[in-house]
Amino acid sequence: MTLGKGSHVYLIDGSGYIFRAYHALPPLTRKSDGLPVGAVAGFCAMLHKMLMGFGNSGPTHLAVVFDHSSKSFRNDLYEGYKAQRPPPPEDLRPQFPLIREATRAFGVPAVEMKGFEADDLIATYARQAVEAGAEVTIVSSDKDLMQLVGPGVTMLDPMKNLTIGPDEVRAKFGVAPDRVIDVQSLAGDSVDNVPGAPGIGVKTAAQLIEEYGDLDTLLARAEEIKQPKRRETLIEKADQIRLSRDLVTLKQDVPVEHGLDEFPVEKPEAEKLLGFLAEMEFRTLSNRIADALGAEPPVIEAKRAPEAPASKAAPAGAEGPGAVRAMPKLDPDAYTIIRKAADLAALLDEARESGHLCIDLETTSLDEMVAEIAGIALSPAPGRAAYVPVGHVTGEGDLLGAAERAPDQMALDDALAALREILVDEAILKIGQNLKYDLKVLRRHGIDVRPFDDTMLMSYALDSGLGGHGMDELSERHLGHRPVPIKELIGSGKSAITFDRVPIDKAATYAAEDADVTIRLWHKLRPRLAAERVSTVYHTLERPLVPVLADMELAGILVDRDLLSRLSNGFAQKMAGLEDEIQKLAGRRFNVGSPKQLGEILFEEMGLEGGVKGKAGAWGTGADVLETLAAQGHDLPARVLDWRALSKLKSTYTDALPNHINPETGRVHTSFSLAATSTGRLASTDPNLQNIPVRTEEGRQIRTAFVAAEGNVILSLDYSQIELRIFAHMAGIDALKKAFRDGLDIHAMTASEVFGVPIEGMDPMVRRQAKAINFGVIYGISAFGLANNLRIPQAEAKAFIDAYFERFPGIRAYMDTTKQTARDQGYVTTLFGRKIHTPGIKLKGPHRGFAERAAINAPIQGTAADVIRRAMIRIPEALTDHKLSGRMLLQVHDELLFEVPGDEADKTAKVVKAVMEGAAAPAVEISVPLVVDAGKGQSWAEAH
DNA sequence: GTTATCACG
DNA sequence: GACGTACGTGATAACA
Repeated sequence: MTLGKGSHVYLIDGSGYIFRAYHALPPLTRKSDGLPVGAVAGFCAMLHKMLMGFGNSGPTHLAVVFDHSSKSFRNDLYEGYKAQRPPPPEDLRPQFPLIREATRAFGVPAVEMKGFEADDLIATYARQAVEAGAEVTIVSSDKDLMQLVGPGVTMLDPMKNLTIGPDEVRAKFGVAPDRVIDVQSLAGDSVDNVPGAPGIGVKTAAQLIEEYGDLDTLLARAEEIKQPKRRETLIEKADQIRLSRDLVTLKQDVPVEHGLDEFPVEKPEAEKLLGFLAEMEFRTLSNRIADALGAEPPVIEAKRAPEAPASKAAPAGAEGPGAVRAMPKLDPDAYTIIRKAADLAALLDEARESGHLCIDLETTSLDEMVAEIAGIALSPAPGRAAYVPVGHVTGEGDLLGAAERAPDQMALDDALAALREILVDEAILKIGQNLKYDLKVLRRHGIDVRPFDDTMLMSYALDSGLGGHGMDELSERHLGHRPVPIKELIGSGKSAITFDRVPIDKAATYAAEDADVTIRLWHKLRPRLAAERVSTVYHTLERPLVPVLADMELAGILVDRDLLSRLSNGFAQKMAGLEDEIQKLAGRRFNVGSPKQLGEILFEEMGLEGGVKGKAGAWGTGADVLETLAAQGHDLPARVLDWRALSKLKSTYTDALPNHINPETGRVHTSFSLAATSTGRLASTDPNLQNIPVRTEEGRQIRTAFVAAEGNVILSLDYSQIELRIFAHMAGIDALKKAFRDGLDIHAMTASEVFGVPIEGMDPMVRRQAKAINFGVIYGISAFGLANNLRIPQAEAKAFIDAYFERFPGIRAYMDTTKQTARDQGYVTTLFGRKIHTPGIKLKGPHRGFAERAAINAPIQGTAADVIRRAMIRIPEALTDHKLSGRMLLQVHDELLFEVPGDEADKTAKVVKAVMEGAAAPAVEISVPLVVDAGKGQSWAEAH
């Protein structure tokens, strides 16, 4: 059929279809082999619906147009074009060729061309069709195609089934279709990274174009514009705007290989199409389409899925071929209790044979520093597990002590002696869940366990952000099995007993099950590491940190008990005075520590304005509320704030810390959790030594109680502005990067740029505001949040942010693409490849805002966490190499604390500083220097 | 056990 | 245009 008057050409934007299909459907996979096919299915359904939906006015010619690749001639014009765009999701990539195949199976030409985008081909064909006198319908909702709308050309939004004509284009861009290019050139596009004119959006652009007629006139007469800012932008950025025009203008003269004549509409060949659908194993769709074609639906066999691909990827040599086949069912009766050396030896032989052994210690305390071993659970293979009781007592009727050793157990020393050979054998992999705990306990018995794998850390590397990584949770998630809760054995709360008092048979079932579950988890998770590209993360950022942290925790930090006690007394006295004052002001006695009672006093009895009830119906009495009241001149809330500050210091620090001093070492041993945060940061518990006060003078006194032992000093080294530096690098903000390279005061420089004031003699308030914006930006800034932080009107905060984005182009694009990546992939990554999953990003409503800000923050916070992890892993060796005897004690996110002999302090600082500043290399080259500040003193307060 | 509050980066 | 927010943690006391 020749093209001419009366012809109607349909040009389908294939790429738009693909992404819509991908997002519209859940991630379906082909049953027989797990090939992702969700987008293929969606694409076929959409194409079928379109082809069936034509009435009498259907097309005479039809083609689906695709992007050839992500690169086009526009990349030669402008390096940054679409540079911020994340790669397509991993499960979508293999579907691209299948979708072209699907198109052809429908009897529809699939058109693409190297060096050009689908939009350019569509533009070219549309022009050819119009010139031949034909009608054109472009099936797409992409705004970039709207410039083509005009006489003979309309668009059709396939999802909403809406026709887009000149009126709809005007509604979108504020101008007629033939001026859309002008508007786009000015407004730019953050998604495609078209720069445009900074500070000018679609609204302003349309207004300007309406006023001046077209872009060239506007640029020529730019000096007539009244608004000074706008005028300057248009004059200064004229070249950038012209470049943007080249980028957004679709090419209408692509030298296409096939003419429209070659694309007549044809009925699909039933055999070919149904064959393809059968190959994809689309049962419902095959039936529906066969019905429409009047053909027999194809037979799709219900093929059984073969063995999970995971087993193929299982480490060769780690176990016999097929060892992972089907795991035996969990069966408590299959577990054994080992009471004799010979039985233990037999089990250990199995481990020698297989090359790995799962181990799990049962002890009398969660505190590794005091825990005694009650028994040892071992599992060489799924379904095979044993418990070796070594320290159980008979606790019956004799809870006050004088417990007798339970009969028929191996001696702890004998069991450890037999185990030691395996535990230190380089050829046998030890497997455990949260092995840092077991490693520490065994270290106290003189055993250095290696090598090892930790299922908790594997889960963390794979699934951070998707849930917890404790054993019970992992068992439910991956094995569909709920292990016996420890509570059922030892009880909870005050009446809880220690594990050594649990009857051996019950203990054995519980403990052996844990070992069995752990080794099953290992078999599940280990092959996923490589398949999901987190092996490096696990092997370089997670696992090697375990012994480093174990050493730090075992070292502990010296705390001056008497000093804390004196501070506590001082706080108590001041609090008593404040309490009297507060009661007098209130007119009656009440519990100042009760937010409920305080709320009633303030907002009911005293009748103060500005009270807000929370969801629970209680008056809010947070610091922000009290501060507002205090600023209005009310004394009572001001005193309560003072009281609360002291109460916090006393209860959480000066009173609680002494209880954590280990009686044997006289030091405080925190525990660092490796898998507690979603971002890769550590967390410190029992006690938390990452939140010791520093911001107020009274709080800092508590740091004077963290001291160095005789003859030593405390050394503190911290990264300066690490998150902002990483942000400048990741978002590619040249002005920020340069400021860091030049060693400028980054907040002052920001203030100077955003508010246009000189750095010399800057008002500290102005700098403070810029600092808040800089912090805000790494938290996923919002006008509301900034307004709250700075206590300024939201409109003002918004103006700050707008000015900031305008001054630092690239920030908004970075934020948008990060969000897009999170939506496409379901996770974001750090520079070192750590994945942080963002399941909340798909939610609707306010929840999504949360998830988006978290997604923006995660790569930044996570990369900083990776950097310091790398440093920590290298430091012990660096110290040894330089014959330094100092010890690393604490990590506080961007700070490391050491205790070193006084005469080694300066050299240690130099060595550690070098390691920290170079920690990103060689894996990643950060285009901004990392700077570390060092300090030393008798206490943490002096060193910091 | 949950909630409100507040300590840190 | 409205929604309702700054990111990540842990410990304590009050309260149900």
